Amino acid sequence: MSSDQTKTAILTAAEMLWAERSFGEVTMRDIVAAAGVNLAAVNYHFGSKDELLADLFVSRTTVLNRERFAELKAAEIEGNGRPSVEAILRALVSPPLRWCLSPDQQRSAAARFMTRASVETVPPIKKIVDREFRHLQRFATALRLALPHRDEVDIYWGLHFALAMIRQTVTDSERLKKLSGGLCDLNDVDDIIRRIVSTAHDALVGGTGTVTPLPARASGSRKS
Amino acid sequence: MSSDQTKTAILTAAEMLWAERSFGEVTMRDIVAAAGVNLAAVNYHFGSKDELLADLFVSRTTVLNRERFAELKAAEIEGNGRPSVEAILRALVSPPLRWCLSPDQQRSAAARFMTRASVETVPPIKKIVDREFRHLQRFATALRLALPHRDEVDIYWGLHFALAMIRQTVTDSERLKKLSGGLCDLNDVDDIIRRIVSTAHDALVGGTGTVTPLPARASGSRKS
DNA sequence: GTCTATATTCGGATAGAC
DNA sequence: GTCTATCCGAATATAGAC
Repeated sequence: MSSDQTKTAILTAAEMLWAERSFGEVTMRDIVAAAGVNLAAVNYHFGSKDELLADLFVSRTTVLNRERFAELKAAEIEGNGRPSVEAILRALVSPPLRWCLSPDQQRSAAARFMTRASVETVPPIKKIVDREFRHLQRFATALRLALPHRDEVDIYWGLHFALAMIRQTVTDSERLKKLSGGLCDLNDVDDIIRRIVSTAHDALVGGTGTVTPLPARASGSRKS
Repeated sequence: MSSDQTKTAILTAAEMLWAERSFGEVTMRDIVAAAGVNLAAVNYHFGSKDELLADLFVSRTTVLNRERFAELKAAEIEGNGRPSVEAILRALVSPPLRWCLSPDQQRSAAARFMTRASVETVPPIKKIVDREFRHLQRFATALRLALPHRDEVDIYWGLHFALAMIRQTVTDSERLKKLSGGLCDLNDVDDIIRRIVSTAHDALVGGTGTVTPLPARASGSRKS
């Protein structure tokens, strides 16, 4: 097995395990067993368990942020430099939700891993939040430009709530499914994105509901 | 030191530590050092680290749920058995937020501890979610009765989003404060509760904004 | 570069004195 | 009931053979 293959196998295995359990609960032995490599390989390739986590987190957030940013750019171009609030929110919300609900297990695990890791209090993560910070500020700026008459405070709260709904949906969809007795369809990505975007939009513009409102008696599922 | 004092000291110390760091990161040695008791005391009084966590979690959620339930009851009485959606949401949202932002450090820690613990994958917690489950179903039922013409699916999604905003605000208020450059005032409890209730309300009724909408240019802080 | 075997640290639990 | 001292297992990290 080549060096790259080994590294990838470790990253992939770690991601899958950390998507379901917390940092401390997943041991390096769990990881190497799942990756089919030797215990020493982790320290050889990454230095330590902490650094493996940091590397993986940076790797995944970089890709996710690029995707979000590309959608934001596209919205700006389409809106001739004045993207709608809805388009900005979509750029923020869609990528993590599409990842999370992707049929590709790896992509799905990546989304859950990131939200889990972002609340981890382990040292290496703390250093990375700055990167995430600047990323979110871009969205805050875009929203301020789209809502020039709105109080900045409301903008930040709206962003905060949007992130809250993303996180809860990515990490705790199981509870919603059980609570609703299976009524809420967690497979209909478009419906979920629409709900989050719509709610965040209402929070931002003050509940006037100018964005496509939810149908009064929409069925929980449209696809599948 | 009496038996009760020792138990309380352990619970209090554990709660403060688990409010900031995850289960695995806080060791029993950390806890007994903070509590000023001996290492063996934890096993003597609680049996194990896992059971300490479970006991603490049950203890705190019991009190919180009672508070939520009392507010719900009060809303039902005031509304002659037909509480408004806003009143129901307030009963759900207010208690954890008031705890979290209380000047009492212990109350504040309790709120953060609960939200942290509820996503912990450690065995003993899993057994307790059923209790939380029934508790949430009461609120779902109340909302269904208050919105008889609304699709049940929408109700559950609204509840889901309300819980998401509560959690994010309790655990990640620091990021919002930094992101907003200190603009968002995390000390004005009433303002925060109103924002969450209002947004959740919009999600539930479809963004018609019948609940006291946020003032267009509200200052971030009203108190302090 | 990879792997086996091992060193070392650390944390949860317990035995037994007081 | 409380505390000291200790055991034991587990987990990270590393040394050194291949």
